[in-house]
Amino acid sequence: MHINRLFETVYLLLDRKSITAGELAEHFEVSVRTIYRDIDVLSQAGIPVYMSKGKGGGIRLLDNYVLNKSILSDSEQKEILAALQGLNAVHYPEVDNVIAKLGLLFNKADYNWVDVDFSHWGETNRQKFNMIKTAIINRRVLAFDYSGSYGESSNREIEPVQLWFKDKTWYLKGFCLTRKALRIFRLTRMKEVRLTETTFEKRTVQELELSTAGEESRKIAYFKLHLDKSVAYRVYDEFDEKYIIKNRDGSFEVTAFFPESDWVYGYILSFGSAARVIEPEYIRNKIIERLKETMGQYER
DNA sequence: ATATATGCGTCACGTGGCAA
DNA sequence: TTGCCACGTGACGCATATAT
Repeated sequence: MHINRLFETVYLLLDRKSITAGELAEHFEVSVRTIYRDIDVLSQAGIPVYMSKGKGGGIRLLDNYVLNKSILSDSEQKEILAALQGLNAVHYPEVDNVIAKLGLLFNKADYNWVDVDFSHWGETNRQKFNMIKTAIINRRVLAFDYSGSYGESSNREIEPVQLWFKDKTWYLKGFCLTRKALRIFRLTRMKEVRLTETTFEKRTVQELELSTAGEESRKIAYFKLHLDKSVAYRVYDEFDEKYIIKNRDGSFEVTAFFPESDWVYGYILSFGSAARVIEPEYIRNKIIERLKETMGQYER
């Protein structure tokens, strides 16, 4: 699987807003079947891609994604970035290339979101960012001083796992060697970052999950969804088995807990018509609002 | 060296939307 | 109603990469 093809697909979708699987197949010189498999991967990655049938149909992103290109600093752009970061999964430095392309695309709307983030930082922070990136890719232990929320400073050594962009801030997920647990660090609070010579083996997901079990201080919200059986393949991958109820007709009722953020709406919408929010009311309303906005694009 | 997994292509059949 | 277009997806086989 060429990861680059996935990113370029997103890029094309942003640029073209609708494109048939056949066209994509031709563009990448792969078969149509392969394109469908790619789209599957993208939608599983949380990118709200959907397809319409019939003449004039094709593959497209949820309209908000395209529209908000022209709106400054909108969460949709962050969602794309976050989704790409998630897909990036550390192994693919080539992603830089595509992020650059996306930056260019948004730049047409006079807003270069990738660069805006960096320009606020200045040279030292840019170096910090690059150093962390290198550490993740090359599996090198990072050492730095970290100031906690109460101003106390501590010396940390961590195995960096993933850079995270959320709520306008960069975070670093890493396995803290002193605390023996997965921790999340704000980049702005990391000082004196340096690469050590020590390398490490990537830890398994289970190991990382276990280390954080039972400690979660962030504000946690929940939602309950009714999911059609057509998305059964995602249900057990993406939700905790404890909170999945299978109905007699093959559909599901799932409850999920997540740290409060806008990300969740895009996520729910990625299920398309296969999902219905049962509760809470405010998420339900927000989804309805978003869908109405989308529909508005087809009326004049 | 052999077994297994992955990525991909081809085929076949199915679905829904739409217009003649 | 019918047929076309385009998506949906499982089955199968091949080539290459990775593990044993």
